[in-house]
Amino acid sequence: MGLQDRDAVLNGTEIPFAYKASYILNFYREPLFRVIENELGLKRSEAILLIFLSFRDGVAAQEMCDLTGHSKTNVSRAVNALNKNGMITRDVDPGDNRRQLLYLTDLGRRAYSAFIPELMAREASMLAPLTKAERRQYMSLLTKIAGGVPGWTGKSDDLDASARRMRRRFVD
Amino acid sequence: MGLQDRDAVLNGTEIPFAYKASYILNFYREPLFRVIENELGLKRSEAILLIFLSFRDGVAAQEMCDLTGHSKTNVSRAVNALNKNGMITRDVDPGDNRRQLLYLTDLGRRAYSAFIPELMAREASMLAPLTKAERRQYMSLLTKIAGGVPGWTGKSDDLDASARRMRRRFVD
DNA sequence: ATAACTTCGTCCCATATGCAACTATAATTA
DNA sequence: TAATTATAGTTGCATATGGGACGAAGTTAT
Repeated sequence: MGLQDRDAVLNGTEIPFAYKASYILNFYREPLFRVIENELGLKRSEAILLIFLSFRDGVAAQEMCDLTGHSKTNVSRAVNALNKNGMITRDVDPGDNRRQLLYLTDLGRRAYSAFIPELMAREASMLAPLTKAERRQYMSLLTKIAGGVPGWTGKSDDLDASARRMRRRFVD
Repeated sequence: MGLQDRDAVLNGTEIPFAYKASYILNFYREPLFRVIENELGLKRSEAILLIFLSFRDGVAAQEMCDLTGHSKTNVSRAVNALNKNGMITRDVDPGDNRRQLLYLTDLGRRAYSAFIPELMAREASMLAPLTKAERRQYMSLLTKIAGGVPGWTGKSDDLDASARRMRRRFVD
């Protein structure tokens, strides 16, 4: 597939922003997550948990769910796996015995330090077509959009309404 | 989790662009894809194939793989599922009997028309914090980055090198 | 205080997905 | 032409993931 074909495809959808962003992110993340899994034995959700704890030590699993949108099932499994192989520890929250606060161990930090430079390098490649000023712009736009996320996501009423409209359109 | 917490988390990583973009996209896509699956019985990869064909009728499965980064296994299964339930048809490419050209049926178009407005509405919500000028900027930046994708992705040599570095850092 | 309700995390089950091996066709080379 | 190599797509298998039910702990209302 030639470059102009590729461009035509990326611009053809009715959801061009989302489509293009997905396209970029797919190629950024997926191949490297597979390498991380092969080399370090870390599943995608486990690597993400390590990234999260690297700058936010001592959170509970719940926060991971809120912030990543992953299911608590999946987060729970990641926590257990990382705990078992010694990359994190967990202590019951003294203020709430249901919660378990999670902490990176030295081994966990070493695993993180092993893969993060590759993700950083890939991010740099991703941004290579942009000038310094454009990168600042891009970050500023991402920040604005991310700031709006809590307002439009996760409201199950809205999703229910979407579901109804979808069903109605299809059966008509 | 408060808004300022959320902001602190999003800005804490060593891969802030990728992390923020992932965050946004996660909350954009995942919930709606689940609704699409529940209401229309379409898996994520099937919905994506419908989107793709909506503006690119008559391609072969291979093109889907190139452009979405999905495995051919997954694409093959999506093709078979959609063919079985009558949302696409496929004809052997007269110029190459290995290839099968894929076409939306009326039913497929109806399914697409049922869910795409919801994705569009969600994209609009996502972009709501941006002014018109900022949206143009954003699209222009995405286009530049997407233009660079073929250069930094999929080179298995690069991934092999990543793997070696990762392993070395970890065992040392 | 007790009952009803909510929240945190785990487990079971069904299903989605990737990898590797395979078949069939096509392209390349001798 | 025959032999080798490459490509399109399928299938078996192992595993990753989400939904829902559950137990335990916490909260709220009466």
